[in-house]
Amino acid sequence: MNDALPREFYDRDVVVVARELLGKQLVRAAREGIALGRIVEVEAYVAQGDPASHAYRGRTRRNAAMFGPPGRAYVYAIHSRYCLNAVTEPPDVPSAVLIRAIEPLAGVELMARRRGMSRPRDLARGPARLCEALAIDRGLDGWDLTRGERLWIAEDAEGTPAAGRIASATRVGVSSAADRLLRFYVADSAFVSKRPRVSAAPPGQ
DNA sequence: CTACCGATTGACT
DNA sequence: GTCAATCGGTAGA
Repeated sequence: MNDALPREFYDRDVVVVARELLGKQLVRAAREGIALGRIVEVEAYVAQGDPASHAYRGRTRRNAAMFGPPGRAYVYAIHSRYCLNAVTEPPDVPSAVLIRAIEPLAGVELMARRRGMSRPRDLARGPARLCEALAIDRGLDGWDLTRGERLWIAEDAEGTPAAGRIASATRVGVSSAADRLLRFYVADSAFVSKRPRVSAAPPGQ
């Protein structure tokens, strides 16, 4: 059950992988112990025609992992914090899934210590919070997530959420391609980082 | 080399 | 809701 997902899982269309990553376990094994949580929010960054992607302007030192094989981690820094992606699709097709939030399942005390706070809901709600809680930094950039060591993704006993529980929305913090619905999250999870603006939905929704 | 700017977060009105 | 800290990446002089 805690086996790492195989390379073939990641070697598919990035949107398909993004949706199927919901409900999976993100597992981090470090010297201090194991910490893991259920993925509840992701964003897809596509290889072609996506100006919001770090790979849009071609390969650089930072985004090199996105151009590598599927199933590797792409870890980048922003505002002095780190964010984790899972690389998808074949080499030289630079697509990736940003892991935006997890629901802590085990190693909660360890996560709390790393975060310097303990409210479970806020431990890993957000891409950089999640990395802090799991001690993920650029040292794990390019790490092979299929090895089942240090950092990997595994099936969870609850399985993939039913399609009706999965919502899509615009990606957070991107100014280009802002209209595309490439964020996916478990609609009824309290551990999702951001909700879409309230729309003019009729009462009772 | 300098200048600009985020795939963010936490503090504050 | 608004706002700025903060620093690595990137582009350009």
